[in-house]
Amino acid sequence: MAERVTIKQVANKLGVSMMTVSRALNNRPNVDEKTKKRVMETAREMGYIQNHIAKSLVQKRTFTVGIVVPEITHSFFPDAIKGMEEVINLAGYQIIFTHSAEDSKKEVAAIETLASKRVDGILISMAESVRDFSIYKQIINMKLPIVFFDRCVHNLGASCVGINDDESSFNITEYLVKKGYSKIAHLAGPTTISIGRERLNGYKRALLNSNIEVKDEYIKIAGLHETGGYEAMKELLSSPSDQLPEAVVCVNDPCAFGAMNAIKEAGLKIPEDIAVVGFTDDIRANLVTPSLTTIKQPAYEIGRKAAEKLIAHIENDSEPVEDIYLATEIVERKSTGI
Amino acid sequence: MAERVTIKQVANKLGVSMMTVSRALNNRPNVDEKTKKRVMETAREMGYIQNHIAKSLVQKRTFTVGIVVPEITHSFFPDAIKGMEEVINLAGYQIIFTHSAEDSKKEVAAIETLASKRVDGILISMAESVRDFSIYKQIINMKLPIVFFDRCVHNLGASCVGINDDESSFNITEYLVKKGYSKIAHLAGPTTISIGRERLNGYKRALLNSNIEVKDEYIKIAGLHETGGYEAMKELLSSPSDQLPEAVVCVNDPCAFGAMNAIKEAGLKIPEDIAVVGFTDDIRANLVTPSLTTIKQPAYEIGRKAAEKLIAHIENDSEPVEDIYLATEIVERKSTGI
DNA sequence: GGAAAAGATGTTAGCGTTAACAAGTAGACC
DNA sequence: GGTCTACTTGTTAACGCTAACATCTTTTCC
Repeated sequence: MAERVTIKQVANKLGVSMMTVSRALNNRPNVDEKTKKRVMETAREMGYIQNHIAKSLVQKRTFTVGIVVPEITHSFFPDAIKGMEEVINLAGYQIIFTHSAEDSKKEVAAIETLASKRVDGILISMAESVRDFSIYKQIINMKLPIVFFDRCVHNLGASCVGINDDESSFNITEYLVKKGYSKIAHLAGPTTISIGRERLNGYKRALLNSNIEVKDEYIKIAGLHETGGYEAMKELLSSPSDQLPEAVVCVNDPCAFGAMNAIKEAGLKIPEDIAVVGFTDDIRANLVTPSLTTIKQPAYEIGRKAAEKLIAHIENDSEPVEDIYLATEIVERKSTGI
Repeated sequence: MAERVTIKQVANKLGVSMMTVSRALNNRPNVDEKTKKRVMETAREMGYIQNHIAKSLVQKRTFTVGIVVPEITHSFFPDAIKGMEEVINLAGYQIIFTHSAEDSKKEVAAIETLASKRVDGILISMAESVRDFSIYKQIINMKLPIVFFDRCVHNLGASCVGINDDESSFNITEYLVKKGYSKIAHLAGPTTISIGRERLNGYKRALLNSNIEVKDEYIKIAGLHETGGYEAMKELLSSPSDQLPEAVVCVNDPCAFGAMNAIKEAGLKIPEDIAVVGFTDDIRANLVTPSLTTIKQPAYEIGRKAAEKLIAHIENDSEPVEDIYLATEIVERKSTGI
């Protein structure tokens, strides 16, 4: 990297002190207007660019926040990041982006690097494989604010922004019940992450609420991806034909796409033989055949809200820790036979 | 932010100098193994986390690279970013992520912030609206390496990684010609960015190459989004029926989706009345009806390659500036009537 | 056994900036 | 004219770390 112009050089050229230059460039009060103008001009002419690193060192603020996502290509995350970026940028901060690839080790490494880069706060959606929350506790103990989004950990002293998974899952299951289905299966997510547990719970509550027995044979752990959904559905389809489910609640849309493929491969029709619902409203949900009834998750708004909460925590020590749930809605399409 | 443990504190606790601690923590030679161990342990016990900001200040290296993308939700970019992240992370660097939202002012601001945060290099895919390259020149002049990806600017002294837009566009147009189409229209991108100009050029070359006249009425500027494609296609469809095109080459897949909607709305059939091809191989291309024949752009590989080139530039002053083109392929689907 | 080499540790200074205090300058007012 | 106030500018030190050099200790080898 070539030599960069420093405040000192600008000050020397103008025959003033570094402090005067610093004050002028940062638009502080108590600097003569004429001096300010002269400094600004000279700095521009000389190609001066502020050294944020040095500034961060003395101010102990970097105006940078870290983001940790488990999977960037899953459409929820780009949307959420877009929302975050807008809020964070407007507040005058930058984003250090890290990716855990659903790997808890990589997640820990990412968080440690963010801490060493002295970010002012961190937005995390935890990796599937995380079992140990001690890194979160450690970070929170250092008073480095964390806001979880989408995938939450409670009772750790960090805010979380997401949807009410339990309730949303309850709603879409109930929607199926009201449509007249009673043999309803669930392709569940990993029970290690909150969305897996809570969506399963909502599904169970909805059945019990309508006096439908919850059968273990109807619940298969499928994971969050298409292949998992495909495999789990194939397993369900191997049941004796009088015990086949009439409808399936999938933990998310990719899982539902996999399940739909398995159903079609078995020569069954959606929704005539088996109805399917997803969760996310993936960009593809409207395009698959038949189009998928699902829960619309407001990714962009979750991103915005999480970022707003984080900035609030950063700028105000007494900002209360809280869980924020955004509303979801059922998007009716053809996989449940409109 | 709470007080953080410093090297000085660790040194005092152990009764050694700061240098010894620094050397031990950075795993430098010429430190006694026992001392190293003691330091490591004490540091961990005390909860020491390296201050990368201070380190960056003295070393004049941040081990951070900036990424500037115009649109995070467009599926090409998440894929590209994923590739970049893997390479960058493995090389021991972090990413500062910025988003220009296709706005040249935001792009300039982002680049300036990245420079002031003293990133070691920048990966840019320029915004549509950029007319003025002086910020790029300024950055390159400071010896801060830039690698453009997907959307290139040539002759500026920066490497670029992308596909050969001209050739790919030539290929898919020729593919239509070989299928027997001769009335072939083009919904073009903005001519201000390289992909717009070069894809248009490839389209023209392919027609000329087969002795088909290039008609201005068959070329409409549609932009890069669905709505632009829709509007431009509607305009084309308003031609007298004997002058309607039989096939349309769209600048990208979203544009093609818009065009397909316009065609369907007009009561025409794809591909029987009008064939459509796109460019990108968006995640939706296989799911729309009919599925879209398109050019597969290796987003992930472009991301990896661009990141590799940037790291090479950062770590080796004499790394040659070059344009790198990755191969594309035509994905045949039903919109051209297999 | 002693000189040279190698290894371990320490000291000083500086990276570019700003906080905190100090000092100088001009205008206001009696 | 002198004192007070308000504004402008300057000085010093520090942020946490490491490069470069200096010093001390141990090992090696004739």
